[in-house]
Amino acid sequence: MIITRFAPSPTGHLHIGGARTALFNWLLARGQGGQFVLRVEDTDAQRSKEEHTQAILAAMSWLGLDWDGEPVYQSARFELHRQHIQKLLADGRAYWCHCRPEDIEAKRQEALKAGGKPRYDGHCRELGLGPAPGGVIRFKSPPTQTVSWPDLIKGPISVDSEELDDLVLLKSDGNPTYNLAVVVDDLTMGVTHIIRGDDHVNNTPRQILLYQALGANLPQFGHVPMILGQDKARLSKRHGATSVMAYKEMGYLPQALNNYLARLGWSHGDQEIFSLQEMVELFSLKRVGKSASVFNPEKLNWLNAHYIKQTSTEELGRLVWPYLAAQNLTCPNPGYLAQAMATVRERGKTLVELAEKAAFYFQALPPLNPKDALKLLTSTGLAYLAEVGQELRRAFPQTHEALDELLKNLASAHNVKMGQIAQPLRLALTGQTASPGLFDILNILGPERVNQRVQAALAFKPNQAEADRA
RNA sequence: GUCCCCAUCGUCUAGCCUGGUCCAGGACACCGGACUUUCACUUCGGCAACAGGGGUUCAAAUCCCCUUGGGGACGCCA
Repeated sequence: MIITRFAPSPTGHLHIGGARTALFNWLLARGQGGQFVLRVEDTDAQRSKEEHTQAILAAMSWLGLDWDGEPVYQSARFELHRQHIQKLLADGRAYWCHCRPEDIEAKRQEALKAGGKPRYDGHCRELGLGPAPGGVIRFKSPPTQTVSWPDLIKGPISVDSEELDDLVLLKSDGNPTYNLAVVVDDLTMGVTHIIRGDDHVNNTPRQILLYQALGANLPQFGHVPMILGQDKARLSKRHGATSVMAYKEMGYLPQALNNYLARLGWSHGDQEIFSLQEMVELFSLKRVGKSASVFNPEKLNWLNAHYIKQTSTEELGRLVWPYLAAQNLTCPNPGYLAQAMATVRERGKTLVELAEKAAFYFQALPPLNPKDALKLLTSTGLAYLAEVGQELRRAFPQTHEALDELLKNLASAHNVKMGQIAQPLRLALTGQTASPGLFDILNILGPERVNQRVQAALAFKPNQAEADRA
């Protein structure tokens, strides 16, 4: 059985790149009936925060990426890590190093200046030193050999061990380093497939050497390409929102984000739309591309719009309501909300947009857009509106055709286009010139609200407004 | 600087492994048309790419090499 893992460090929120890595691991495990485990890489006590862990778990849950068992905290396994370090020490595969950080840094700078790679020079390697305050334990890299592995995504990769220096395994504070902890944990947790970000490619040969020194079999490695911003630089805050929860707040659906993230790098022929279940069935690392990809919010919008259209009006109501409630709006009843959603569902790309477009249904009197009011509620516009209001009071249209006829009759009576009649009414009812279909609005608002809004708009004083503007 | 990786429309990608069916397909975005009382939706059509140069071959987007470009890594961070 395969075991995959997602191993975030709780030093921040779950970002887009991490979410995709998590998704790929999850898809791989679920697709093959394996396990997907979560490991919190909190070896850095300074930067790790429990609140970040909780935020990451919340984001995972929102995306629907469930993990098997309880999350494993790396910090709870330090003893295990130290045992493995002791073993390496005993086997002569590691040694104590007393070099001062400043000296090492100086040597790095020198090496860099000389055009070389800034790596540790192995000063303490053969000194046979013992424990000392401020000392660290380093891995004794084996002599020249080529380290290579068949990367599940990138294909064969090989590195000359000459390039690798003696990395620190135990820090001077007595805690293990990332590279040691990862290897020990993946090993002891039985992880079979390590799917992680591209930025770890350089760690892999070091870790392979550690596996070998520990006498362990190698897991499979796969490195997923980075996600870039529009300028092709690594995706970061300056490109806009990067955290998964920020997308939730902006009104994106988890299905949309999952679908988008999956298609960013992975493909299955020409198919664009995938449910999570479908992805589970179809996902394969072989179909993941090797090159980095640019994050494209437009396409995410398109997918989000697609999934919004797929969502029932009742469900949409539940999802959109928080945004409406935040504006202190009230809702007559759940049915009203669902009806409103039905009319805006195809007009917005995010839940936030839906809330904006549906707000007028819930406002006591939607504020008239000043520019549009000035343009439409002229003396003739108001005259038309008064007439429409009268007609509506006399016979409130029960069908789309009835409204159509009402508007048509008025238009031809005054020898104007339908828009001349319809737009002032639209403005009166919604405060805007762009809105759902008039009949739907009429039908949902009902005669009473419609009459209120028309009367309120009729009170608009074009001349006064002109004066105010001047 | 050194090492590793990558390279098809503006973007995500199919095709590349197993050369010919590709004057390169799909999607997003963009531009037109249709629909229409607004805005959308939908629909029809359009624009748009094999980074450059050498090979190999009857034939290369597909294989090889170089150049260029991009990304990543080089921590007692993860």
